[in-house]
Amino acid sequence: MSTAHGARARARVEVTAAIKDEARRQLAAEGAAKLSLRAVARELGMVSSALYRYFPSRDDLLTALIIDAYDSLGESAEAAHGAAADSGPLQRWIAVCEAVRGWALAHPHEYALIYGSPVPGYTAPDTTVPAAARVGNLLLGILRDAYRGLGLARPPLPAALRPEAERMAADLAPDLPPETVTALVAAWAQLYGLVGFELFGQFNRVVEDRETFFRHAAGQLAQGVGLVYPQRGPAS
Amino acid sequence: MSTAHGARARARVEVTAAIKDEARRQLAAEGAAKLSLRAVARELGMVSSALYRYFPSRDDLLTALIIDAYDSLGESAEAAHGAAADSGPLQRWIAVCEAVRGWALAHPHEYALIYGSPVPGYTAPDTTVPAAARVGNLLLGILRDAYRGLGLARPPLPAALRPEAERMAADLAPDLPPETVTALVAAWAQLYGLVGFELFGQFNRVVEDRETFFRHAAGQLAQGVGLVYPQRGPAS
DNA sequence: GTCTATAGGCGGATAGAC
DNA sequence: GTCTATCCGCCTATAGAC
Repeated sequence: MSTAHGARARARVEVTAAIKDEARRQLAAEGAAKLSLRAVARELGMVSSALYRYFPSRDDLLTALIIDAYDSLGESAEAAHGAAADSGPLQRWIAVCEAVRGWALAHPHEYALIYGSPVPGYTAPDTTVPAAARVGNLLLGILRDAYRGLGLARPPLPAALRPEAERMAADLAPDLPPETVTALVAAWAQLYGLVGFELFGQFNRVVEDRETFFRHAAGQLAQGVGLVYPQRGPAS
Repeated sequence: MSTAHGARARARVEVTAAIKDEARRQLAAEGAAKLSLRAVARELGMVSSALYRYFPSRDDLLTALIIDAYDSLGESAEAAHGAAADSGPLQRWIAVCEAVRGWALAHPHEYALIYGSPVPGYTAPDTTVPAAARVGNLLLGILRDAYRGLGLARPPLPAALRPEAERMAADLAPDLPPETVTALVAAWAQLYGLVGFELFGQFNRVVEDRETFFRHAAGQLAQGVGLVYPQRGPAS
């Protein structure tokens, strides 16, 4: 009985994976907005109604693809971070940034799915949040280590921003100074601006040696969050 | 004869505008990928084949919308810049950044059209390039003024980036130092990263007072291009 | 879980009359 | 420039047999 269940479960997992793989292929060809259960089924030699046993609707398939994409990106970034575990915070920061870029270049359509324009008529459920947070948490961890170690240069904080900065810090990382948390959120968005511009063609005719350019920009981002000239932080 | 032609031309312009307006409305509802000549015609009380007298294909309509969007954004940014013409470069830089954000918030779907994920199966023709360059040119102009006036702080340039930086400067602004041009390109991409994250929901549950946050981030970008602590540049 | 069949839509693009 | 008619394709989703 457990064997039969195991076999059935295995088959189900395999078919589910095949559906998602084919859906990812079609994402590349047609885009998320036109992702079609029917086309996936056709390509898999199934009939469309059969897919509804695996995904109750098109949107559920989309959600699965989004979570997979966030997780795949998160794993890449975590692996790169792990490989640089013995280096300093700046090196680890740059490693993570480059992992994000590398993953995006390798999976442009999945990148577009999670960081491009929202799919009209679709709103991601909250189940996507943990996967979506992985890269941000990684960057946060680097700053935390640096802060507890050598300390961080603190970007200046104008009075107008202080309340919001304190709110963000309380929400995201109560153990870090608000200056740092605010700078991180900005750097995080800016990182994806750089990646998106390269990926979506805005750098065509503008930046040629993109790898070198990006590496430098990632270093500038690190400077923005106080990683570049580490000094003993006043509060550490 | 010229009257008749004038009337016909006027009618043509009006119908063309009505088509684009309705198409923009549908952009908001369905997204660029699903923009459909048929649906536009239906809504306008026309028959689909009639639209082909105005736009030879769906892609041509899309191109027109893209150019309009770039121009609309460019005009907003130029107007904001003009209104701040008497202020210093930093104030003008921030005014332009805020105009970009403001336009994006007011026209989210057009923003997605030009800075979001590319529309699958569509590649923008070169005719979009001049309109697309307007904001970048504006920022370039601010830096040029600052450079010729008080000078610019020059962000440091590592040796590895120098060749590419010099190539970019030669292409985009031979009268500016490569350090500045490189920093501008990065800041330009980062600006759109900030705007995109706010617009596409990545700041949900993260940043609350987005206006204040953005203003501060725009100031940080200005610092990145050397606008914040202006000093007499060595080469000026 | 997979199939057939069906309902009830949607799309781009063209030909040819008026 | 607009119309009708047409070609040929596509989609989500469900019902009910096996």
